[in-house]
Amino acid sequence: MLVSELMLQQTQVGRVVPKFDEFMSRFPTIGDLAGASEEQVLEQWSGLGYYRRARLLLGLARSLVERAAPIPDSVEALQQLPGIGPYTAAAIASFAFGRRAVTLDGNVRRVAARFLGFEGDARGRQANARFTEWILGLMEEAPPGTINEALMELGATVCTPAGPVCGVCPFKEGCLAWGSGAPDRYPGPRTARAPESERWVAACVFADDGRILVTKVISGPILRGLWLPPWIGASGAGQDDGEARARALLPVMVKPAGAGREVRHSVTYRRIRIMPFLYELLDERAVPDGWRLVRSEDPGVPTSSLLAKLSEACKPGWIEWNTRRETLNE
DNA sequence: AAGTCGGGGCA
DNA sequence: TGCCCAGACTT
Repeated sequence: MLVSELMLQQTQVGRVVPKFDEFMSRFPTIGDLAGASEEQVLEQWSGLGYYRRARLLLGLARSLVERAAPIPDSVEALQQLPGIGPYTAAAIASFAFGRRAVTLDGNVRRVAARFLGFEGDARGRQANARFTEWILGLMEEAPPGTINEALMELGATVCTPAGPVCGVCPFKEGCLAWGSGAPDRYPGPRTARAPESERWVAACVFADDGRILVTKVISGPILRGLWLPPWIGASGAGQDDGEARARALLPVMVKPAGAGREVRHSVTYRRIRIMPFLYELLDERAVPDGWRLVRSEDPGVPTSSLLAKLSEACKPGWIEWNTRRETLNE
């Protein structure tokens, strides 16, 4: 439950399920997890995003094992653990231990905001107090875990963000949003940072057997600790300029082999467009420490979905297409 | 309270 | 393209 709830933070169930199964077979017990390296845990987490969660989960496992402590059964104690905030503490306390705790996640906030006709910030303090009060009342009628799960499921399947299916909703009577005739007007819009566009160039070096050259992301605000082809910002750079910038990232002699298809990758508010430049590796033995050749479909190192995107964008079909388009433009 | 972190699915 | 998702942590 610890693993699944950490994975489920801001991540939809359908994307968690396969990762969860793999993770649990790789680390069946909390002891296995505590004994693993950060690299090993991040490798299992690859593609899920919000990689801090993986590091926090590892720290959590280690601290429990070190103290020979059981997993706490109260909200307060759970929330002291790294990576466990108000939602996750309530989820584990109610699901695993039957405690009377309210899981205020995005789904439940939406359901509550609609039922109560709550105007204002559905993530603020007032909302917390009002929603919790209502849900604690519901828990007089059924076990806390049942109520929590029911509200989440209702939000995920019926009381959806857009186009809620009010016709089949068991809470329709008494729902102020339904009564208002415009249920999807609740909750009010969330404040979000405006998206910003970035352009990168990446250097994608391939060995004869199709393996791609990656290195660990050391600096920068995002994707730190993951293994990826080297990239650098190149806003405003032209094709030749971009290629020069990409090649300068490389630690080995290579043979330029054109450009791939542009890749789009989003990281929170950043909308990044990446031009991959292709290279052939001349001498595999020249790959220095800190760099590795990996198969993109089975890297064996911590990485992001960006690796597969870049690799895919460099496949021969795309290269030909890109070359043809450039020729036409000329 | 606001800013930050991945990534994909969906209208 | 904008919005959202079984949020937590830092400032």
